[in-house]
Amino acid sequence: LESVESIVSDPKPAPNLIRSTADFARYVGLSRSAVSRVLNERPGLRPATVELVRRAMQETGFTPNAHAVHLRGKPTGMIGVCVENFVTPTGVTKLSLLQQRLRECGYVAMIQVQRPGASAELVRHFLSLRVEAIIFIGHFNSTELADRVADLRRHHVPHVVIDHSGCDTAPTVTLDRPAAMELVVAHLHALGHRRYGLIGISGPYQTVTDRLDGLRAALAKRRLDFGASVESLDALHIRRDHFEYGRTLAREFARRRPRPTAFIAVNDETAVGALLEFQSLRLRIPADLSIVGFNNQNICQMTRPQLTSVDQQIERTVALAVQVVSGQLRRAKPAPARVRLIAPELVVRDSTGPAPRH
Amino acid sequence: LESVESIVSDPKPAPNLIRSTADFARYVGLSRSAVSRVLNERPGLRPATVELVRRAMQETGFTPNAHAVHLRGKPTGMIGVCVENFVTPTGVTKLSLLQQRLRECGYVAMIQVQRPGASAELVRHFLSLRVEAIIFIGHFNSTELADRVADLRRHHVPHVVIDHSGCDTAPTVTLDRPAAMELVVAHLHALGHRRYGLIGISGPYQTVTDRLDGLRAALAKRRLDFGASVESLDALHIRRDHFEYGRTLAREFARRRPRPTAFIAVNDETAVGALLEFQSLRLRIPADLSIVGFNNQNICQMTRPQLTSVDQQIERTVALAVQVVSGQLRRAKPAPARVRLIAPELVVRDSTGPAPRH
DNA sequence: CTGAAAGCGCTTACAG
DNA sequence: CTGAAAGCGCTTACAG
Repeated sequence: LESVESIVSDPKPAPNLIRSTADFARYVGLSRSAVSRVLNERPGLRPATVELVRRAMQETGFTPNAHAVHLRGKPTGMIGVCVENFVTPTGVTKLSLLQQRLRECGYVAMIQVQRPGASAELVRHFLSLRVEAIIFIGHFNSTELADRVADLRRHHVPHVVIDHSGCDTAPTVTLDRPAAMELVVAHLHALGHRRYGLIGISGPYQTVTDRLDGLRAALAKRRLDFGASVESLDALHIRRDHFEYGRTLAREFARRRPRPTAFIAVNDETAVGALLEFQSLRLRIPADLSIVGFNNQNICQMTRPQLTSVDQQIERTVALAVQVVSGQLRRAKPAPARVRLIAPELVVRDSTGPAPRH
Repeated sequence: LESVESIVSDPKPAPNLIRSTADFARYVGLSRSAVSRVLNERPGLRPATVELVRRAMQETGFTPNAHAVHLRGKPTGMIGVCVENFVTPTGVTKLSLLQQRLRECGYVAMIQVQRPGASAELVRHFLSLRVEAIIFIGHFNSTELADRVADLRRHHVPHVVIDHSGCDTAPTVTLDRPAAMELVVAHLHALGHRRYGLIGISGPYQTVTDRLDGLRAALAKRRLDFGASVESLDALHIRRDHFEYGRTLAREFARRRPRPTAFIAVNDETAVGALLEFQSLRLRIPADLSIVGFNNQNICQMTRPQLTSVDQQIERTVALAVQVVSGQLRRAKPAPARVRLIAPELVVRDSTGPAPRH
């Protein structure tokens, strides 16, 4: 009897050796067709059969090969997320929210952090995996990003850019940075400040350009000359540590005569660095000078006084970006290269106060 | 002539309609075999042919369908990274480094942030994509993680856990938290501190258990009784905002008589919150009390005094985890369920000083 | 329900 | 170099 058993063809495989629906079908004693119909929830099977297969799936942990399924034509449900300059609190919050929102829409976000300049390679990888859309998030070189957007447009792959990088050929969702500067200037101007120092708002980034444009407009609106009322001491555009950079600039600003009475920082880390350095130089905040941060991160509450800062409205940004992409997916046509602006909010705390008398 | 052209079968397709090597081969005027050989760098083709194909790849942006390639048998080169409790500065640093190191080894890290309890679903997704290994990073429920590890062991999929979560069936790389507590106690004890307050070191987490064990051992070594020398006021184990939680606990501790002279915090955010709250209650640091943080993040330098903190040695942790996984991949056998400990480092700054005289 | 067949896009070994 | 064939793991439509 034993030898008869051993020559039976196609024996029931061990649960851990199940590699395909064929193996699995043999394991449960059904045909591949029957198994496939359970997997894909097709009608016309007895409930008992469905139950049998379901239980065997549990037992064996068998998962149908996604590559075969997708090759057959099923959409991958994957959305590539292409990230640069990732390791910032706001960046992380955006990514986390993005993945959550996409999951709610039934998509799997495949996050890939790329090193600068490697976007072509990464997009090719995503395309070879036949992702259904690609989302760019972070700060990219604008011509490089434009090239990638052209690639995707050519292949009819939906895409959206979160955070404006100066690439105007892509559907984009970004904070309205000029509006942010208008909010900041409105607040500081109302407090009597007329001389503004910029802390770290420099460099070849679209976000910087947008802010400077906004600042210029906000000052013009109040009949202030940009050159006469704004001072920026930036020497280095690339900084390893925003916090230390803020301290360095504050040290320099502290020596200037006349010194600006209000400082506008590129982000909260830089603002906190500057604030602490000013304080250790015996300058009082906000009595001697005011400081405004950017991003409204947790650290705004960690200083004394707490930091006034601009909130990016990340939730709304991410929600809109997902809406733009899912719209393209539904309509199966690319979105126009439109920039959708998110209105910022100024969160006023204690680091800003009335300008000191001379 | 025109009508003759139009009835020619298999015309050269438009560049943007190339979906397969068949389309692409027609586009370049070669056979699928020839194209495939260029794609896979097989010998036996004229340099001119290779060049022709390469250029056409550039022109058209054609990417071979990864699903077909993998179905055929090519390893996916993908490593699934399963993340929980993602949005912390150290978590992000680890992820970023991890992706970088894996890329250097020729692997693509697919990061997926999961909501608690959803690991089964996520691991199934990774398995269906036939990832070559799975890395768990963050704080997981230990029985849930043990279930996942069992799944992977059954399927012979290499895996490693970064950060000990109390699952002792997996190869694990984790900070030596007891050693961290020994460092902290050694430092504080040498400064004369004998009464210790715990700030946020509580809750059903393995990391907490490890630290309390280490604390107990470090005190015993110095003939101090845990119950008599340690005070912990934690009411809430789940906190939305570590910073605010630190402030709350500091407010309570400030009222205690006798009050501990040294405080050990669960992380830097909590420590900074406590430090600022103590200061706003007119307690001097380190003259009246000392505080030690955990993680050695940037914010340790943002307070005055700067915060003494334990450094996790993230680079070494990640490098070792990658080494463990790539070893399994090379040897094609699972690693033993061994816990590899990374030695922490105490970074002494100004928030710790001699214990006050009574 | 089963079983045989076709086909998704690729690679490879083989004959020419 | 080409061309035909086989096969990876799946789904689906079809005949029984």
